[in-house]
Amino acid sequence: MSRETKTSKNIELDFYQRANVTRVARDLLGKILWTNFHGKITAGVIVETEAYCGATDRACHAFSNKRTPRTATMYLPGGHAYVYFVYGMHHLFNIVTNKAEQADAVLIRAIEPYEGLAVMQRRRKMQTKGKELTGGPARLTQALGIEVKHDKELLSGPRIWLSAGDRVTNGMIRVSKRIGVEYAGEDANLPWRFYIKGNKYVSK
DNA sequence: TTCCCGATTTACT
DNA sequence: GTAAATCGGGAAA
Repeated sequence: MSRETKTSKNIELDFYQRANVTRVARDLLGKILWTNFHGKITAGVIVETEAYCGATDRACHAFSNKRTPRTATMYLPGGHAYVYFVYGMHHLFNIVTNKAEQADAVLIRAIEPYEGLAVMQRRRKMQTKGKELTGGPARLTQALGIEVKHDKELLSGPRIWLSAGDRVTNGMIRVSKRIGVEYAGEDANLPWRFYIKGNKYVSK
């Protein structure tokens, strides 16, 4: 695949609007996530994701179709950003999936730096190229400059978008239960976390 | 209006 | 390995 194809071709919204959120979470591995804020371009290859399924998933903010000002974003059509603030200091970036009114989303948990390393290091206030830079949901969000003010943005650019990246085969993928959702009872054990085997940026 | 706690990270002991 | 940091969302009162 050419660099042109990897970097310039936006992923179509119907990719996100498929009904199976775990399928989208798996297919997001290897895609390149880009931001362009104030002319500063940064990007990373997605290497870890988690699926959240609003209707039936106790770990999801929109479990049982709960509607609040915050969760309203998840009811938008697939392809919107869902960004929320947690632990009093962290912004987490998710991609809304499925059709409107189906409150599913994929949490992006880790990226491998692809472009704009110096900008990401400045935002993170560290010089490392290691996993501390972008390995972790709050870390990559900060490195890319994404904040709650970007909640509800459509992921077709010009500020946030995704492109194809390299193909990821099933043999490169591992699956596990999700991180940090012990409050969800049995749903905490669902195998809805996907990551690229052996990648050093994977959060755990 | 009060109160609990979180889809985490970082700094310590 | 453990605990502090830090504050808004949302349920309960």
